[in-house]
Amino acid sequence: MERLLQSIKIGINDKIYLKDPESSDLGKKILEHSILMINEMGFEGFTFKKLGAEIGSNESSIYRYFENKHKLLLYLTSWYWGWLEYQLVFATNSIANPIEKLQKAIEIVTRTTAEDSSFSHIDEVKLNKIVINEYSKSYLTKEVDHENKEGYFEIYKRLVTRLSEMISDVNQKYPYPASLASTILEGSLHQHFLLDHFSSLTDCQKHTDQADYFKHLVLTLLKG
Amino acid sequence: MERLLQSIKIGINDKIYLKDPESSDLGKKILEHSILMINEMGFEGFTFKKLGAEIGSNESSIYRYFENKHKLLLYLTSWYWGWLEYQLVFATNSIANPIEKLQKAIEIVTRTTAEDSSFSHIDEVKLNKIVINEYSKSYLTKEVDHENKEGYFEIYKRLVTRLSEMISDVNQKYPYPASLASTILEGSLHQHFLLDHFSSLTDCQKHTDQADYFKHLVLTLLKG
DNA sequence: TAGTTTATGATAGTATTACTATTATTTTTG
DNA sequence: CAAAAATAATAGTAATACTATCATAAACTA
Repeated sequence: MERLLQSIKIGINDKIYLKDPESSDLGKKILEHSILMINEMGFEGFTFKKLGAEIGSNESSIYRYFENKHKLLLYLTSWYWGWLEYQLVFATNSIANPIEKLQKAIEIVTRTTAEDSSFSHIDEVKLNKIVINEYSKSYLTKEVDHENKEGYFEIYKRLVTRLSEMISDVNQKYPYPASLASTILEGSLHQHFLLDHFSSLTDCQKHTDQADYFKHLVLTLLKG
Repeated sequence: MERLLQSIKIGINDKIYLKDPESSDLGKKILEHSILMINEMGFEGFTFKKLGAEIGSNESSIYRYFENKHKLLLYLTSWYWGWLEYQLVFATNSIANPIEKLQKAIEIVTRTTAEDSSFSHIDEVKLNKIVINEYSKSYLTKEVDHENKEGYFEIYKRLVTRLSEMISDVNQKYPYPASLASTILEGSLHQHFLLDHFSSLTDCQKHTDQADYFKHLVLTLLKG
């Protein structure tokens, strides 16, 4: 897996950035340290000025890569969804049985991210936490329709569609495959958040219980 | 219903505000116009200065009611959940059959809000839109654990608990009543958002289809 | 190798935000 | 009518989210 991923670049809509951060050392530093810092201080507390100070670089240099921190968040979350999509496709591709395939898919998209050193400058574990805590903020804006037209959410939408198709492959007659797919993806992020901060609102005692909750939910629904 | 609600005040944790906005004309104006303005310009674009200008009052006067706009958002969303809880209890109280009761509950919590003139200065329809677009931002913060301890999310948690109990009343053996309840509440907000901005990710063609999606989901799950 | 893009850094400046503090004026109430 | 309470007016601060300009260093090119 590692070798394979090393030669792969996650394709992100080039309107999200001004200059490709994967194309230079400074760009990679921006990605690496923004992930660490957003994790530590939250997206609201994070600024380009602080990031500049952290990486010994200038605020104005960072602005040459990203128009603003919102675009950077779009970049990071798109990267995450692209990475997850890759994991999903890789792990389910060889499974012929639709039920097994869907089960595997649910395991992949609901699990918390474990160590993965394939991309040296990107900490996927921390990026996963950013997605849990900040992803909603990337689309809960007044600009969402415009940004959606520009294609900034394409990767996420593709992931929902993939999951939706796997659902339909198990039961053609189930009338809400897309809603269910989006409920799983978004619901999983939410359940992870609840476990960390509102544990009385979830029955999952640990993050790994989630897959069971969603697998039980989906399989019961599609069986009936 | 109107008469009844007119004599009722939604009890909100008094640490959320500095001075009770329901206790004065200015306070009510703050609530009324903040709802209109947050709806129009989004929470990020909204400021106390703009609100002051709009209601012909001074920024500093608004700060005497709320420490900051985050607290105001907590107030508004708490009010909404309290209001919804009231609707829920009122509408399901007399239903003896647990399945019918749960169905009614799902209808209440997943529907979009219609006109309700009981509280003259609060536009529940617009407040419902604010909850859909901004609620996540009230808890996706670095202060969430502290604010949770202070009880700022009590009403929402109580609502999840109520729904969770109704689920258990239908099927004692279902192992994830709390997770399912939170999935319904949060999932419903998300589905409303999707219908407005990412319609390809949901199968609901109109907001009223939602109740069917969630009722089908829950009843199938609890039957099995 | 000199010349020229290109990338990055340094500095300065702006409008706005999110407040706090102080004082003045109105309004309410006893 | 006086005192207290509420609101308004004004000023000020540190930080944010940028933009613009100019300087310098590194890289590629004729």
